Amino acid sequence: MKSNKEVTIYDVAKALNISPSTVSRGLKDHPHIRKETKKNIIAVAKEMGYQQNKFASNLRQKHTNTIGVVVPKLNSYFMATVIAGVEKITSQNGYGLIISQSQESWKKEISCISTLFNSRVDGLLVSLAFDTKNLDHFNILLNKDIPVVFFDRVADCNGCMSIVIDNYKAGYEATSHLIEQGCNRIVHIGGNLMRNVYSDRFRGYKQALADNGIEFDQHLVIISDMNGQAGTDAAKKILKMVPRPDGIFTSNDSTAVSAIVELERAGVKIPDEIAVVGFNNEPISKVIKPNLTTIDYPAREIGEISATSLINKLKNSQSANFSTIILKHKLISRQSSIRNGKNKN
Amino acid sequence: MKSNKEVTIYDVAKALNISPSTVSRGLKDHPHIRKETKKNIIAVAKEMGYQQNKFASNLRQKHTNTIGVVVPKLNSYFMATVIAGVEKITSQNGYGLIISQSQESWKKEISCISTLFNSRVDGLLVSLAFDTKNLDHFNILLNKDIPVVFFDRVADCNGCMSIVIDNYKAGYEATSHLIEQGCNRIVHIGGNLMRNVYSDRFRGYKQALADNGIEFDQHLVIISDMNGQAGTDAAKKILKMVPRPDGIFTSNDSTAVSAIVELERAGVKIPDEIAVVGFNNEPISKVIKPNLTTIDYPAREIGEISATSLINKLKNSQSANFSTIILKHKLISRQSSIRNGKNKN
DNA sequence: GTGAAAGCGCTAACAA
DNA sequence: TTGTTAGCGCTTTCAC
Repeated sequence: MKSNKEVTIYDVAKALNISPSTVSRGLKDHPHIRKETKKNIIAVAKEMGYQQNKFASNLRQKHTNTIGVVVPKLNSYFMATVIAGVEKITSQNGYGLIISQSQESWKKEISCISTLFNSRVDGLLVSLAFDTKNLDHFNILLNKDIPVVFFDRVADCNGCMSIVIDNYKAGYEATSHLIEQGCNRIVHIGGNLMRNVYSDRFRGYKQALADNGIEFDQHLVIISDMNGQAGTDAAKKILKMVPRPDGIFTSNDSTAVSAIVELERAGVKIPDEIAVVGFNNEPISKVIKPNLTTIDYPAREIGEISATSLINKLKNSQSANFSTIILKHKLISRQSSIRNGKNKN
Repeated sequence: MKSNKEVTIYDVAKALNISPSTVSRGLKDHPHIRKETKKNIIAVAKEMGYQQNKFASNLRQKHTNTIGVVVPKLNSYFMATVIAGVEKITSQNGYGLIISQSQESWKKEISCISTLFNSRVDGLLVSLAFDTKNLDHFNILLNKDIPVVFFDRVADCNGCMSIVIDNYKAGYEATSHLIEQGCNRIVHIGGNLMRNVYSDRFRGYKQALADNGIEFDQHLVIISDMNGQAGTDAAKKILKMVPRPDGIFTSNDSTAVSAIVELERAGVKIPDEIAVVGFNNEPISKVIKPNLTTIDYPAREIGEISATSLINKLKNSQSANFSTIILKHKLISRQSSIRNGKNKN
């Protein structure tokens, strides 16, 4: 029962003995149209199996109802959850989604942006790659007034919006928590300091040390690419440090987990000898023994709010021209950092 | 520096004093065109900032270079990894991706398919929802010769392709492994038996029991929706069973993990009292203590091969008209099932 | 090897 | 409230 012939508004118009433009209007709640004609049009269109041709419509209207998404990696729980939130909102609002991965590479990010631009996305949702050094590649978009919303890994950029948490405060809280538990040689494992998420957490870490009279020691800072292997490597470094550190604040859960695994393999007791705090509150944090203290990052909300903001901007380019939305995070204390005996306030 | 005026092939043509059709040809390696004219065209087009308008092109050519993806949920490691594989291949081949989630619901799946159909995707990649009861909603696609590739949760469907692993064999191996470890009251936790993945694994489980002279006991089969809570619930049921089971084969890692957590909370020793085998080899399986024995599922390959198959079909509708590709899986033995003392072969 | 011209299906300005 | 008409930018057939 193949029917390769497309039904167009002309066919519907002919069947009803009216004009194509009336059909077009009837199909989309145009104000100047009689209720009955509209009802007829919709009925007949449905009966004939009419399906609107978006290209023609797009070609006329110069927009695509499509939103582009560029993320560093798709296969992390955090990112997948963000995307799930985005997808929910966009699909509710009739937008399609084109998703692409920069694979943490600036170069690939540039090409993603360019591809999406060429696909004429109406707007863009972006979390920056690990090593992106400038934002020049966004100019093609901005020059054409295509709105860009950054989330998580954001950047200052004229006319863009950002959705984040207060990473500085989160870093401060995580570190303070370790200090409260009696730690005073706290290692920080972080990522590229050009990314706000890492630099802000690092700043929070330093400030918390300072506020508690602990001297900052650059040797205790390990900058890496924050994948699982990085946690293992960091643990190995830590094992060699003299005197041995007694706390770790790391910028994601997977490094925390792989560090714990490696440390325990070497016979280190967590949290008594080394207390550990991660970041993101991924499911894995509730599985590892001891359960991981971490910062709860509202991934789904980030996705939903980013998408909502972008769509608002698209629907009403005047509206909602904020620059940044900061969502709430929360320190989740679990066994990896709670020392019963020591210095507990 | 806003330039809202689009550069078209007409502008390029005018600048070069040639016709638009020649420009169109020059821009895409048309055979009948002089090398030099082509070079000129490309140079000038670039200089003028020409960007092809895909709608116009699509409108003419009747295809979109877009592939639709429908998955039950995005935020699982497995699915995110599949999508990562898909995205790699599609972007290499110049296809965009529209991703949508059925949220494990048949109803939502129907609406996803319809939305994607309306967006005129060239082809579709689908993993079925938990409770999808028939494939009627795919007819609109099939009637228009829009190819559909199923992966993971597949279904028999005329003219569709499927990418899977041998779930029957995997279930057989997992169960046999437990039997080798001395288990003979093995619980199976599975999902909706209308989904191939769950029914095949279940068949494998039963066959392995039969081949080892163990009587099948329906009471040891727990059918659930396979989320984390399901593992906890299953563990609670298991704790009440008399005599107590000594092995669990469950169809995913998250139920395995939550079951282990619950069992250990009740003081059950894993693997000595109850040995556990999961499915998927998610990262969490290497973190939980004891490490989880599981079936390695080549998620990224599934994604890559699904996408490649679809694109081949799209490029050459004659070619590669296989019905099923079966990828290799592998049993990964870890501590959650290895009993040193007992019956070890 | 290049050009002219028609038309993909839709929308919107304008006319009625 | 409805109809007429002129494109949106591209591809492609046909003619040269």
